[in-house]
Amino acid sequence: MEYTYDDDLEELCPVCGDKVSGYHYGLLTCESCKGFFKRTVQNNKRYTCAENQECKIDKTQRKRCPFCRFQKCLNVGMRLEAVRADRMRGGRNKFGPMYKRDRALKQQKKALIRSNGFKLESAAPPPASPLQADYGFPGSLHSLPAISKSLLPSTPTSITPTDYEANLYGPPSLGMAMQSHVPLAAQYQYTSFPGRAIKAECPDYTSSPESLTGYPYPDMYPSASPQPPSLPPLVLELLRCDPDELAVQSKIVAHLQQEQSGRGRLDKPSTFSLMCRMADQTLFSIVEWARSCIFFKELRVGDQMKLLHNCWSELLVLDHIFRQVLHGQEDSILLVTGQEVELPFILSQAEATLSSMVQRGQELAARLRALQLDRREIACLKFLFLFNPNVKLLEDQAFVEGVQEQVNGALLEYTLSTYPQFQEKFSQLVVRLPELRSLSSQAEDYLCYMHLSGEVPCNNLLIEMLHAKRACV
DNA sequence: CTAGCCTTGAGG
DNA sequence: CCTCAAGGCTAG
Repeated sequence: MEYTYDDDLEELCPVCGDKVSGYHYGLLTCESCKGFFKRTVQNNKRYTCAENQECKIDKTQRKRCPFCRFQKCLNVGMRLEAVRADRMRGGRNKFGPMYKRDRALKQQKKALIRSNGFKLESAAPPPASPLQADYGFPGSLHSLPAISKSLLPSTPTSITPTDYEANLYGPPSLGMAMQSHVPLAAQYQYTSFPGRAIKAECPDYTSSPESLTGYPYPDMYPSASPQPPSLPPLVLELLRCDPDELAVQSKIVAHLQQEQSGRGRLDKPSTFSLMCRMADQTLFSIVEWARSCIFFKELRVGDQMKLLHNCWSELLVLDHIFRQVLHGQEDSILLVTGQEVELPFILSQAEATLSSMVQRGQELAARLRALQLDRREIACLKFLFLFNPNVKLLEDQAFVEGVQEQVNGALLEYTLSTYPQFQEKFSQLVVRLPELRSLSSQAEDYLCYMHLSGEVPCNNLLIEMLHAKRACV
């Protein structure tokens, strides 16, 4: 008579396997990992791994590599937003109801197991943590007021951007951005918790793909391999280039807030112009991303600019679409600022062309979501757009073609090995790309049109890109 | 730094 | 009231 601990799995901390002491920062964890996570986030700790960033974390070794421990915390779904920026004690937070639901779910499952006498072979049941699957993306976002009420309400996440010098450096320009002796990352620093600066280059937070919805491998925790071992290294490398979403988000929010405060309260920009500013800042972060990317940074500046001029709108649309894919809500849109806007509201505000583009975007996002697009694939797609072999007059055409080819291969290999039950994933993914291209070119046309009618705020990177590509004015 | 134990306090 | 997750404290 072997003990079948009915709830044994649930009693173990998903990070280290120690005994669970309750819900902490989004899921059931042990006391020590709770403390560790809190210290790390509160004090904005940055760790480095002495090995390959794949240290096993268990009860006895958890102290050995804080980097991998924190990584695992994020991987299993511990939530940065649950650490309070204001350090307020006691009370409840917005996760309360989810904890409750999670408990109910576990009870149900247990009851089911008891009545069946056996564990149903888990075909469909919730992965590692039902909580994760449930709210997919920061829950805090849902409670945000629609953008119409107050433009740019306070930062949704616990991060409170403070000093922010970017605006002191004149209007942006791709040329400046590309050639500047001051690296962009240095210009655009922000502080997360008072007194600590984060470098944008260091994407250790949230860069893990499993932390969001749609990851089909539950990755059952007890010291199994946290990552499927045989991933194409290139895919991991590309993923590593991805910036920290929260960093980008708070940077953009801070920028927009400052821009707004510089204009006085009464001078409310139109929603459209706000969107342009948002897109402009997003574009900035995209350029920054590209500049620090593997392969891209090897290129001469001239080639870099040609590639970016070619694909900026695609990358912008991609960025938007991916956010919606991960956001997982069909009837609302998640902005780069973390704000959530109801779709009906947008459709009622925007005129026909814009509305139809928004809808096209939603449809495309839905299709990609149905494919269970994951973060690694997203990272690859960005490169496929960036390294477009059709761009002419490059100094190093062969290199660009080579990268395109390599990334393509890596993506194919990745989808085949990670989703063996879904052999067509790669091709299904690829057939969606023309739609994306077409959407981005429609967006460009629209922007150009709006610009000609004087609706787009001037002096921004967005317009500069527009000009560079088509000399439309 | 770590991790066990303590104090808080909104929501039920 | 009680609960229980958040933050705080402090030996080791």
